Amino acid sequence: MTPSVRVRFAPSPTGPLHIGGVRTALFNYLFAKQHKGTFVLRIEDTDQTRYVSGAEPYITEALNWLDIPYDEGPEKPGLYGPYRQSERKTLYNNHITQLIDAGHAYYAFDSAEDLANLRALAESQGETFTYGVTNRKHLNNALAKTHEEVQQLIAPGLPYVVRFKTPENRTLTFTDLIRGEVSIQTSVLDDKILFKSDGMPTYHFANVVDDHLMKISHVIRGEEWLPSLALHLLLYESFGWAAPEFAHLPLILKPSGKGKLSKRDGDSGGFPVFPLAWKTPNSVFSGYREQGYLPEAVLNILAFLGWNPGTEQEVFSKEELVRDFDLTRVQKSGAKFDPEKARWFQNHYFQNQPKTALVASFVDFAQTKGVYLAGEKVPDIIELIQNRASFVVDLWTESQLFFQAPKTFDPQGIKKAIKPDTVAVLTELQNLLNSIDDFTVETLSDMVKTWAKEANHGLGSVMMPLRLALVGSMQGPDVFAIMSLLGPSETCERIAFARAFLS
RNA sequence: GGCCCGUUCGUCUAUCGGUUAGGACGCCAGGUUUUCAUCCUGGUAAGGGGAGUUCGAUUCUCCCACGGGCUACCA
Repeated sequence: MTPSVRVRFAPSPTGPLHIGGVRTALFNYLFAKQHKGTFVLRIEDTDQTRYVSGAEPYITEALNWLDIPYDEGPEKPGLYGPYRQSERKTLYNNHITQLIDAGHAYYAFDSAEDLANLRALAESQGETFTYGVTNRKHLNNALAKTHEEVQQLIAPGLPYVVRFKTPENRTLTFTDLIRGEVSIQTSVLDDKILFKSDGMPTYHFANVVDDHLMKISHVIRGEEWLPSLALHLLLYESFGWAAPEFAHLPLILKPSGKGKLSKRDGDSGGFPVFPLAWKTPNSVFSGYREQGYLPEAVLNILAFLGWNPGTEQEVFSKEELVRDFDLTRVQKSGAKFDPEKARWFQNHYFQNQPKTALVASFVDFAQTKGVYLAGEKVPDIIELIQNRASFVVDLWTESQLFFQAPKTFDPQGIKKAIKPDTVAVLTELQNLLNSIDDFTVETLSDMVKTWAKEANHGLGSVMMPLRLALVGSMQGPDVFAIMSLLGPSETCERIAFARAFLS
């Protein structure tokens, strides 16, 4: 029997999750569901100095909005809790003792200042200071002291850290599900700190202990962790544990310029970096949700950042993603985020919403503007402007012409549409409209076109001024549809205003 | 600096030794819409450089260049 698939998403609550993190969560989720496995959320809050309150609720809310539900986590206890590392201290204490007793880790007493000095000294000589196999016996640690000396330092409660004792001269070769074989020499590794002087484990230690204890079968995480995979593997080996499978995801890069997309990029690129808006005392970062993106669209955008099915299908529902996602088809190199393509996905999903959903979200949006709409015309308006919009806010903008008569006229439009005889034409046209009872698109179209032909007016000399009169600019949906929705009196009022304005 | 990973159109990517190197976004042109947008059709545009291996390399190997990551008592 093959062991069941258990994966985890392990963010650190140091601020809002950015879309790279969300993608990691998504890929973990897809992999888990595809294998009928379990998706675990674990909060890695071992760094007390960087802890940001509100970050954990942000993470769960973001996953909730995108419909990436986890099976076990802080708010969904399972068999392997607790799911916050800060609540698992005893576990780490027991395990670090085990490692020290077995000789795989050792106490070290160098202060942060000592280390800074050593680093500065090495740098001044053009070298890099590494706390490791070549010099550890000469530094301030248990390897350079007797058992009694060590006990004397620990007993009074002097601060110390615990470091990993990197094995010498070995070549580690491991297989990454995405990258294939990777190898590294242990001689270039340093003796990483496993336990900090504040009594908390570092990422490396807590991560390995928790992944083992939580029976994680596949570790799917960002590429930034690839360099420390050697350490993690050595840790598993030191404990005598079987290591899980690993897959390191390519990074998401800035759309332009260099480097990975970072939280600090904020809105500088003209697109959100975060799923949900995030407010700090000094600033506010926009989120996909607040910008009006549909969660389904964001999911699709994220899925295609570094993955593709190998077919020409690009639009994928969550169910299709669960079915077709394939870790081995994930790209090896980083992907620049493309805001244009993101908007294209959004437009696609927006256009494919049911009409009733569009109307409902439009009415809700109007309420946020203090406008309460109940008219039976709203569905007709939405119908008319739907394909001109990618976001609810576009619907709002495009619909304004129905709620407010133009007060001014676009100069470009005037230049293009207004001729010396325009006022006279509009007057005739208004007389014609006054005679029409049936204000439907068909009737209006027939009557106006017939009249223009008979009166020998070019259609352009009628339609363009009419559009300008009704809308105020040379944009918008079909003029006859606008008149029909506006109704006879509003239509004529607008024409009258334009005539007065022009003469 | 050291170590690790990567490198196909501007961008995301397909190709698992032999293809007119395909698709999508963007952009350009044409058509529909007497507007703008949508929509439809077409077009533009790519294997970083150099050595090998091979009858044949985008594909395999090596070197270089470039890009990215890591190099904290942060994750």
